[in-house]
Amino acid sequence: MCGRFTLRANPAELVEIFELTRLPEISPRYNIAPTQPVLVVRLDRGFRVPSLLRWGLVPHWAKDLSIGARAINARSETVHEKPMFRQAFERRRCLIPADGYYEWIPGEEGGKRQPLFHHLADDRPFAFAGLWDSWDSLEGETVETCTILTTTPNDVVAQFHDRMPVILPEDHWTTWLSSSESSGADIRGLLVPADPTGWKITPVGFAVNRATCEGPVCLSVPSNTPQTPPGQFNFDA
DNA sequence: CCAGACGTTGTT
DNA sequence: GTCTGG
DNA sequence: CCAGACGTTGTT
DNA sequence: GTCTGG
Repeated sequence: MCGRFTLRANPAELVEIFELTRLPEISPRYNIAPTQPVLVVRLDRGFRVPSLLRWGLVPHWAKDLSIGARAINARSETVHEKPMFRQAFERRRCLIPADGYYEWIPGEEGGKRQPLFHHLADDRPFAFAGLWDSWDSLEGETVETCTILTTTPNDVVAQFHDRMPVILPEDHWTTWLSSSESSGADIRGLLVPADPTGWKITPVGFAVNRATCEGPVCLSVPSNTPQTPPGQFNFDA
């Protein structure tokens, strides 16, 4: 799963890391939520072009946008055969830059679920494996949308969750974006759990729960509320 | 044939 | 409980 | 993902 | 659009 994430990096840094054709028009984000605009990287005539797409894939045949709210993730195990994702998987793959993501675990004593922040120790941006589609309303408005692929967790994430987003290593970005007639198996082979090396997992406060909450406060841990000792969740794999 | 679904995660 | 909105 | 609504008629 | 269920 992956229902919230961060992208705090500045546009120039993203141009360098993802080899973009131009600066993406974004501000630092600490709480990117479903239905909001998401930065995606797509291949256009051989160039990596940044765009902002609505999060939650809406297939071209949908009657309205509402189906997208339940299509923020796509299972990598079945994405090649599901009617909703198959064509996008074959022809409309993208990278979704991020530099952290949130997952929730059951709270103690039946309390509220506890958000955990997953990120690289140096906070370097990484890339989710994504798909996109284009939808036209009856009024003729075109809306481009995207989804993030999920897979089984690696050994570290498995302590907390049954699923994790597909995070592509940099040397697979070009293959994922390519529209060449590479066999589906080649592409599917990229959809594996990320190596946990270099990742950290930290509990954060409940501010992030509110989709409209934005800014560094989303990563803060209220000192007045006792939290589970952070050490229990810190991994330097 | 037509009608209806088409998706994911976790369920405190 | 289930759906919609962000 | 979580938060918040979830309904109708008629109008302060 | 495409697939499944009846």
